[in-house]
Amino acid sequence: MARDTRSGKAPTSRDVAALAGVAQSTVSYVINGRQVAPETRARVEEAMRKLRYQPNAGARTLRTSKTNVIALVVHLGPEDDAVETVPYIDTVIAEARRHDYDVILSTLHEGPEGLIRLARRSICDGFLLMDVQEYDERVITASDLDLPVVLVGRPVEARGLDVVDFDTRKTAHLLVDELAATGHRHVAVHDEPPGNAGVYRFLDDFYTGLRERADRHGMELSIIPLEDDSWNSIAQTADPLLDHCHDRLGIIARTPRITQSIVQLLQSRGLVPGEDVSLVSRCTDEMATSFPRPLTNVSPQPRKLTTLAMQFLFDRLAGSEEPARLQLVEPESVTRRATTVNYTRRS
Amino acid sequence: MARDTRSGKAPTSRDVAALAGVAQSTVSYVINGRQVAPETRARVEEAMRKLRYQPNAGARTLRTSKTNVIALVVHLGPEDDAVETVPYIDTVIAEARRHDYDVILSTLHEGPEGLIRLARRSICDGFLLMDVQEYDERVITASDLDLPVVLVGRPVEARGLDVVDFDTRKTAHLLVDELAATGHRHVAVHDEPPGNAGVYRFLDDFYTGLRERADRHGMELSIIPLEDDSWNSIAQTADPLLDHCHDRLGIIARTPRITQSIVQLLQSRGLVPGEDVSLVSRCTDEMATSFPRPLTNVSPQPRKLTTLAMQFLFDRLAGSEEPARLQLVEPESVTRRATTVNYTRRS
DNA sequence: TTGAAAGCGCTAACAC
DNA sequence: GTGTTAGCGCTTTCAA
Repeated sequence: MARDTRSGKAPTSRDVAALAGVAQSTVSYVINGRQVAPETRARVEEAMRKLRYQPNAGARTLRTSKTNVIALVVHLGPEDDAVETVPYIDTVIAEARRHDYDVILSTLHEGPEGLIRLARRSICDGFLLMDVQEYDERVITASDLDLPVVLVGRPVEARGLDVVDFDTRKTAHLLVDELAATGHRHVAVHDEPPGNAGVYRFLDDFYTGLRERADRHGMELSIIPLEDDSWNSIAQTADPLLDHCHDRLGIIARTPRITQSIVQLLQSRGLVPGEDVSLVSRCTDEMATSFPRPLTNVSPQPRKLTTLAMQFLFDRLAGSEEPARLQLVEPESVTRRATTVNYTRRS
Repeated sequence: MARDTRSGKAPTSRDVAALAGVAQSTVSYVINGRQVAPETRARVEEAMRKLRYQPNAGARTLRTSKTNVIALVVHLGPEDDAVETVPYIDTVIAEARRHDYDVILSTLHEGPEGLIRLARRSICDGFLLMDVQEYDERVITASDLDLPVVLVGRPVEARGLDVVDFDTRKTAHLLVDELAATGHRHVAVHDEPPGNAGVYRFLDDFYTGLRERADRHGMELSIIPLEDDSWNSIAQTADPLLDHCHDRLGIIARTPRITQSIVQLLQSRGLVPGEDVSLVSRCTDEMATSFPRPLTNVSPQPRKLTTLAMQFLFDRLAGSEEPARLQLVEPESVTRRATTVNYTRRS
C-alpha cells in the first residue's frame, strides 16, 4: 500500500508479496511455475499486475548464474557485403526472443578480449560467432570459455565447437547444372580478389563445386582474376568475360556486388542477359527480383542458416553434451527467371 | 591457493582478496579507483591477473543499479532500406564501448512491451530508439520509463525526450542549389509511395526543402508519383521523368534504391548521366563512388547522426537534467562528381 | 501448499 | 589506507 504508484523505484517481489499477503517465496513460485494454490496464485498475479512488477534481471542472474543473454559477434565493417548481415541479425534476435533470451551485439573491434570480458563477467550465457574464418583467433579464445559457442563459418580447427555454414559447393553444383541443362558450353566466373584466398572456407568450396560440375558436364570453365570488387576492376574484365559470348556462355556471379556490376557491364555493352548470354547468381530471391530482368538465382538462405545455428546454441544452453556437430545448409534449388537462355530449345 | 585453475567456476573478488591477503573491500577499491597504497594495489592486481578475474556483472548491477547496457531499438525488416542500418549499428556499438557500455539489440517485433520489459527488469540503463515515426507508439511508452531515452527521428510530440534527426530540408537545399549553380532549369524527383506519407518527418522536410529552393531559383519542379519503389513502378515513370531531358533537367534521387533504378533506367534509354541529363543523389559517398559513373551526391552522414545521439544519451546517463534537446544533423556539402552537367560552361 | 532464512558477488558506509 | 559489515532482489533448500 505504500509504494504503489510512486515512480523512481521499481517494485520488488517483496512488494508484491506484501500486497498479496504472502511470502516472497510464494511470489517466486508463481513466477517460476511451481505448484501454487489457484486462489493464492490469483492474488499474487493480481498484485504483480497492479504494481506492474517485473523481476530484476541482475538479482536473478546472481542467484541462478543464468543471464538469459546471448552474445552475437559480427563483423560490421563498411567494406564488407554488410547488406547480407541484416537478415542474420534479425533472425538471431527473433529466435532468441522465442526462447526468452536477449541479444548483445558485439563487433570485432574489441578483439578476443571482448569474448573473455562478456563470458567471465557473466554478461551472457553463450556465443554465436559469425563470419568465422579458417584461421580465426576468436575460435581458440572461445573454446577456452567453458560456455556454449556456435560458429557460423568453418575454421580449420573447430576445437570441439558446433559449426554451421553454407553449403556453397552444392550451390555451385546447382548453378552449373542449371547452365548445363539449358545447353551452355562455357562457364565464366570471377575469381576472388587476392586478399580473400584461404580466408573463408565457403569460398574455396564454391570454386571446387564449379570445377567438379563443369568437368562432369564437359563444360569449359573460365575463372577470371580480379584485383578487387570495385566497379573499375570488374569493368576491366569485360573482354575475357565476354569472349565466349557467342558460344553459349553462362556467367556465374557469387556476390550481390559482382552481380550488380555484371548487370551494368552487360547493359553498357548492349548485351541482354537471357538473350545474348546467361547470368545466374548466388543471391537472395529479393535481390534477384529487384532487377529490370529478374535473375536466375540460387538463394543462400541466410535465415535458414541462422535458425539452425540458434538451434544448436539452445541445445547446448539446455545442457546437451553431444559431440560437436558440423552442419552445412544446402540451398533449395535454382529458380529460373529471365536471365537464362535455353539453348536446348533454340538449336 | 585452492581454486586456482580449476575451471567451471569463475573466481570472485573474495578469491582475489584471499590470494592477495587483503579484505574484499580492498579489491573493490582497486577496481573502482579509490585510493589504495601502491604496494597493496600491486598485490591485488597481481592476484586478479593470476586468477584472470573479472567482476560479476549481475552482482554489480544488483548493488549499484547500473547495468552498463544500453538498448538499441531498430527496425530490421527486409522491406526497408536495411543497408543503411548497418553503419548506424556499428557506430552505436563503437560509441557504447568507448564508454564501457554494451549494447542489447531489440527489434520492433515485440512492440512497446519490449521496452517495459528491458527497463523494469533492469536489463539496461537507457534506450536509443531508431526510425522514430511522427506517430510512434514507442514514444509514449518510452517517456513513461523514467530512464534516459534518445529518439532518432522526430515524433510530433517528443514528450520531453531528446531527439536527433537528419536535416533533410538542408539536404534538399544543397541538391537544388547544385543544380541551379550549374544552370539547370528543371528539377524532377520521385514522390514517396503513398504508404510513406506522414510517417517520417524527414520525408516531408525533404520535399519542402526542394520546393523552397526551386521557387527561389525559379526552377520548375516535377514531383512524379510512384506506387512503390520496385523497379517496375520506377520504370513506368520514365516518360514523365525524362520529358524535360533536353531542357536542362536535373534528377534528384532520395534513396539508394531509387538511385539504383534511375541509373539503370537512364542506361536502358541510352542516356548518360552527366552528359544528357544530370543526376544528383542523397546517398553515402561509398555508394556514390560504386557506380560506373560516380554520382554527384550529398551524404546524409549516418555516423555523425549516431554519434550525436549517443552523446545525448551519455549526457543523460551521466545525470544531465537539461531541458530536452532537438538537434538536426546537417549534411556537409554537395560532392560534385561525374553525373552533373554544367550548363553554365556550355552555352 | 506455503513460509523462513540463507546466500549468490559485489559496493559503500562506517569504523579503526 | 584498510577492514567489517549490511544489503541490493532473487531463488531455493528445509521445515512446518
